[in-house]
Amino acid sequence: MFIEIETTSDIPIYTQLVNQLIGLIAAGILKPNEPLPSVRSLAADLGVNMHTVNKAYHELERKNILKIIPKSGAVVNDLKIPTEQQISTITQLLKPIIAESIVYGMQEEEIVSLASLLFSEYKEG
Amino acid sequence: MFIEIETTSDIPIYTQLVNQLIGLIAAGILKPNEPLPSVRSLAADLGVNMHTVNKAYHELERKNILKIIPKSGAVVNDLKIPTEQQISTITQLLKPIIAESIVYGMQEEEIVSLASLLFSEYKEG
Amino acid sequence: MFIEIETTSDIPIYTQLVNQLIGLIAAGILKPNEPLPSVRSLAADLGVNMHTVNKAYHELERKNILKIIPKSGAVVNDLKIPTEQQISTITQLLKPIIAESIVYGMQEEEIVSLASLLFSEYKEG
Amino acid sequence: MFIEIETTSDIPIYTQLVNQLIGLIAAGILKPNEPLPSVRSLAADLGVNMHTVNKAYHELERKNILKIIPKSGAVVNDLKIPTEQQISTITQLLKPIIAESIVYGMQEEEIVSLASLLFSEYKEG
DNA sequence: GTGGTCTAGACCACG
DNA sequence: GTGGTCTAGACCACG
Repeated sequence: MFIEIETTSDIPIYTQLVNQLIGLIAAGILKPNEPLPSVRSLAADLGVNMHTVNKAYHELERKNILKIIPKSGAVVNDLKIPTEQQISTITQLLKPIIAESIVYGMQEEEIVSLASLLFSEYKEG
Repeated sequence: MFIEIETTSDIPIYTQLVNQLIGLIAAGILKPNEPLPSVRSLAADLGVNMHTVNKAYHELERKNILKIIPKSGAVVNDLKIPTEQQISTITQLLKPIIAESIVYGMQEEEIVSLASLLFSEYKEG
Repeated sequence: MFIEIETTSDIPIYTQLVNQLIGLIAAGILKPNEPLPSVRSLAADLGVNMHTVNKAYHELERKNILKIIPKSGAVVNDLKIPTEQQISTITQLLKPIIAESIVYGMQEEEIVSLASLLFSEYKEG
Repeated sequence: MFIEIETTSDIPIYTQLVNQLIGLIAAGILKPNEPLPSVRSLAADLGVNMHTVNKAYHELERKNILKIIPKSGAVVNDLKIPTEQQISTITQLLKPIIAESIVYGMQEEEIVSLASLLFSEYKEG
């Protein structure tokens, strides 16, 4: 698992974990139906508390990205078509960043290229 | 000032303020070189703590979006070309959202259109 | 036996088994004095651990719904009139659900109709 | 707050708390828009850990029964009309209990009266 | 062996 | 002062 936690960051560890796990799934390194490491083993690997990993897993379950199977583990869900709610979530997250890019003087072309580039980077490797 | 604060939201008030001020600047409602309302008056308007508005202004200064002139007030900076650092900031903010959209099954076309749409809404609306 | 176990559910398998067996008895599919399948065969059928089926059977015996005859098997009891204790059990189970329905804004008419509907579905279908 | 926790029960403390708080709301003792005690004060009152109360509050928020306002407290939501999902939740909870009552030999009339009685007890005090 | 629950205690961000 | 986050450590239910 290529996960790196910055304990000095002011982003909560469980949020860092959520983001990095999403990144690994987006990059295809963690595949649908593939089991994630147990909360205990991942916590030991990363040197963080079991509860912190557990919170990240539950956050990902809430986002419908994985399914926690009690006493067994967690597996990545196979999502094919985004739901209305998921598109709305992405829109709400995107809004303030687009605004910020405009304020910085970026052009539509630039922000669109950037989004496109990042998309390809995940998809292709 | 068309700012609405949701005191019950779990997004900190100062973050809401930062985002809404960025939105107003992106939409051209607050223009470069235009002075912002004083910390005191904006706080009174919104019914929030003075320190909260102050924190938002300093956050915007840190982002180089406005300039705080002690004893005088704050003015919107005139940003024409994004700096390396600002592009890097936007990239870092965009990354986890693009990843999340991929995990939800969104296509490149969809995410690019969404970014483009949001960009236009600010610029034209 | 029309029993379906969801191994990914967060309801324990033995609880699912208890509920489904109660459902089959309520629907008249399993009849009084009729022997249940052996722990071993049911476990094999469902692909679950023998101990899990055993635990479910003992839970049903504790509820006085079936009788386990050691070395022989389990048979459905013929219950005609509910005991005080059974009515008390049902009351205790019902209480928090009625409370939750009230909190959700349901009317007495609605909850009573729902109970009545579910009753008929078991009895007639 | 008339809440009693049984530490010896095998029902998790946070579940007991959830049920009792729902009961207090159903009975109108806790009213819509009324603030609940802080997690710390309620935990101290009941002699349980802060995190346990916190978990109960979050569970009630998930059920849309209250709203947690970070740094401020929690307030009871004002629910007027049950959503589809809430009716479905109640139905799923009711099902196995209705089945169990049938197995015990209860008649439709009895179970309906019981539901009606419990409803009235909450509503009228 | 796994996740679930709970405790005790700590520091922090927000306002 | 509040909830949010995190840790360290414990016992338990399930299977």
